[in-house]
Amino acid sequence: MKTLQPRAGVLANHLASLPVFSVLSPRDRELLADQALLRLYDRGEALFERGQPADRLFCVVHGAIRVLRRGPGGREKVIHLLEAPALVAEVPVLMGIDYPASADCAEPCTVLVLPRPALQQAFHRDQDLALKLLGAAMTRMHELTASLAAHGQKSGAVRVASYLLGLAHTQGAEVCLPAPKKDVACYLGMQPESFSRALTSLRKDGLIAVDEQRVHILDRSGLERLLAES
Amino acid sequence: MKTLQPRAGVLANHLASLPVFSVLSPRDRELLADQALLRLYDRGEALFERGQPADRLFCVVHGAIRVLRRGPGGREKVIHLLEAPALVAEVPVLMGIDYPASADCAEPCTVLVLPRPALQQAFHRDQDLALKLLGAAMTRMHELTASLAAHGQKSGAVRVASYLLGLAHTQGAEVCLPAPKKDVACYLGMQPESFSRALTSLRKDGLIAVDEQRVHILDRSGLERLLAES
DNA sequence: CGCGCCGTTGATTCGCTTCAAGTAAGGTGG
DNA sequence: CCACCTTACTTGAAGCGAATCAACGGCGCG
Repeated sequence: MKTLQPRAGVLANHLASLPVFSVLSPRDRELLADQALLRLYDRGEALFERGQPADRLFCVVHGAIRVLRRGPGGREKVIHLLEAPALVAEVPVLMGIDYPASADCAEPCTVLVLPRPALQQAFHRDQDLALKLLGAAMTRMHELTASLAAHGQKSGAVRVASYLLGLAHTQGAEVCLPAPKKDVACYLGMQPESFSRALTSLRKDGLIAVDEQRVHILDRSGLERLLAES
Repeated sequence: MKTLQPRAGVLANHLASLPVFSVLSPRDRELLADQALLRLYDRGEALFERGQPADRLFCVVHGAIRVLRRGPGGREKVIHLLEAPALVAEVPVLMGIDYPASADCAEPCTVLVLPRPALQQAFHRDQDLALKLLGAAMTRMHELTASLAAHGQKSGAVRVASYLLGLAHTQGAEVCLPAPKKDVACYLGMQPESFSRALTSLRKDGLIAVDEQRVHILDRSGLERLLAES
């Protein structure tokens, strides 16, 4: 992990690239950016651990983050898989509680770190910011319920299809997985081997084509038909 | 479903029984109660359906509620299992969005229904109420992440043990399931048969005793050992 | 009484995990 | 630059756990 000290304005520009902070005036953004740190993380490095006081908000400018819980026996369950640009841990920071889960980097990451006091000052300057963050938190909550509901569907291939369609909704027919396949697998609640087999199965049915981390959706309605058959 | 018209004061008393509304002054509670409805629901009746505008907050005074999503093919996934006293749908009502899931009664229920405008007036009279509701929403979110993480643990019996310990944390060693077993099973992400077998297995190991809807925790540390072995 | 729902138990099937092996790509040190 | 290691991914084979199908007893209800 390496902390950079870019010249003024660079941080503010990074902030502007996140939808949440676009509500701020350029001047407010600069005030906030003045108290931010810009960090480079290696793959696998931790942003924070579950149980620590949530005194920093992380804004991922580049890379991908795994938010996870560790169970006994080293078992990991990935709760969220986030691709830049994204916010991490806005809920606990907002509420002033401990981080409810751990987070680390699925890839090398560029991250803007905002201390909580700096955020609170920004709230004071612009009331809308808190509401905007709250909205982001609610979106996160929707994803959680959707994810939980998805785990009820049985077939692994179906969950994968559903996930790919979700990505396609944002990215179009040419989807790029936000993290290494093993992490995606864990996020979808299956072993890497099962994920691989699920992709192979979809590929053999002519529904998708796989090229490394890129997945081409060849037959969107075919995937949707899979879901409908539950 | 039947709407009652109790005499003044009864509704306010019901409100007072919910922790969230205990922050209100007695007078504010009465003002809020004046705009509330008291309803009796039969088992299986729906409070609301996913997609409807969230214009009412439900306060469960008696009974138990299933919050669920329906997938294709009539598959149901229970997201939350709530026992009175509890709030239902505070998040979407707060945010002014649609209900993100459906809800119905796992048992006959007594429910206080608060129209959104009435709540907003109450927010205006007492700022703390909104914060208190927000806190409740965050608690809900924690439960969601915990639930999602729990679905990662493999053995069904382990999930059941974990769930029972969670209940015991609130209720003590003599736990009462908040809903019929089939609903608990669905909440834990398994079939009723599997849930039954998991209980039998724990019972045969002398860890619990089961009596209808009541479960006695006989060997708490034994259950915890199960979790630790993951 | 007869019907339907809930819960339990048994037998069977299916899908996933697990174990194992092999390939390929990236990084490190000689 | 190459030998070597590690990690990611894929595929195959075997074992196990959970879903499914089926049957039965108990209970509430019309």
